[in-house]
Amino acid sequence: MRGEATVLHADLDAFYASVEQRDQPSLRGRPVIVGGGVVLAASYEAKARGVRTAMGGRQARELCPDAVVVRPRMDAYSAASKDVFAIFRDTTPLVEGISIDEAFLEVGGLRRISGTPEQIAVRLRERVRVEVGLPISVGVARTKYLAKVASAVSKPDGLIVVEPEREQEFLLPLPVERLWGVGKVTGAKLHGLGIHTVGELADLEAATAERLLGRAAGAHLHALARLKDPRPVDTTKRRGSIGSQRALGSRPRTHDELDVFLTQIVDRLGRRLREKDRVCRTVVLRLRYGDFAKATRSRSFRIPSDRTALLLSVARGLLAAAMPEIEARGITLIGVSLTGLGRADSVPPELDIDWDDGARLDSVLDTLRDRFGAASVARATQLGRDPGWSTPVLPEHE
DNA sequence: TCTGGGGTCCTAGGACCC
DNA sequence: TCTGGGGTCCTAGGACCC
Repeated sequence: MRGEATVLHADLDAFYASVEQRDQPSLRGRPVIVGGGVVLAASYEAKARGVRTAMGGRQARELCPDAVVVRPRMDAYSAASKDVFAIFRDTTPLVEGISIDEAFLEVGGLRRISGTPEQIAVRLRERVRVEVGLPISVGVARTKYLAKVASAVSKPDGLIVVEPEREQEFLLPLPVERLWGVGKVTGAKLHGLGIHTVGELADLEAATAERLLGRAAGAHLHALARLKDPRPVDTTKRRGSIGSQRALGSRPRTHDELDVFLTQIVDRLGRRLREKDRVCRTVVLRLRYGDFAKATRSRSFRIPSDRTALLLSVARGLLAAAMPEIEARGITLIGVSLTGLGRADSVPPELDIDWDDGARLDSVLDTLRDRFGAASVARATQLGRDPGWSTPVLPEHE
């Protein structure tokens, strides 16, 4: 049951800012902020002055007037990420990527070839520093979650190994905010009950935690606090959704303006989908109104697709339906997420309809009826309760 | 604090089916 | 006429993470 500490959590430090300092030596040792309107990343020199990720740019500059503010270079970050992940995979085949700058690595079973987990972690950090030029922190523990907490506690540029017999001693005194999944809202709820440390959460009954925080979140967080985390390193995870969005400022926007943004966003997403050989089942329109309240509008189809024309047509239908609300409340952000992603080769080729320019859904449906029969098409598309489907499949102005 | 852009997972109600 | 229980899918919203 106890097992050994063989899970590594490797997490690049202040990733975007570190890449900037690496590529521009004059920035080294100085406070660096990546992103203007909002802080995307802050170097440790900036963090020391109170600058935090997601903070408004103005506030950040007030806290740290001598900070160098640089525009994000996403290409450079994703290239650096690829280099680091290549070292991860060279370390062990069992890598689970979490985001652009962090991953879990299972290194049990490598003892004979590569040494103890601690030795492997030391070498991994050294390689990332020398070969990619970036600082990276690593936590080593028996479970993923503990390894993640350990790497966070070790930052910056640190290494912590939590041996199984020291787990409680390590975890229980930490603030509940260290739990992966405790943010502002959950933290405030727990504080309201006088719970400030992981140990105090662990002392609750599981049922109490579930009542307070919801069934899934309560059970999950309570289990983590009691050091239960059975999830193995999972190398098979794939993205479940992709999205793109655009902040708009506060001035009023016409339907035509919004349509241009929507077209650009969906075009980009369709391209990404096809590059990755994926298809999607649901189009989600994301809106943020003038008062910054958020809303989503979505529509699903039975047959997954990667066709920009179809995705755009659906997105346009959603936007049209939302226009009255947008006109009444103003709009400050528009975005689209494509969810329910699957593999493109999971769609039978005979269902992969080629949508001609100017085709209307009616005519495409006629084609489908010819091929599959009216009854099955009516069933598949649930036309009877879906009058919204009469929108054009392709934009007129293309 | 006048607020980015990319994601994950969960909840909850209603439609629909058996 | 009164009304079940279980399951899936769709839609909308929300918390959280990097």
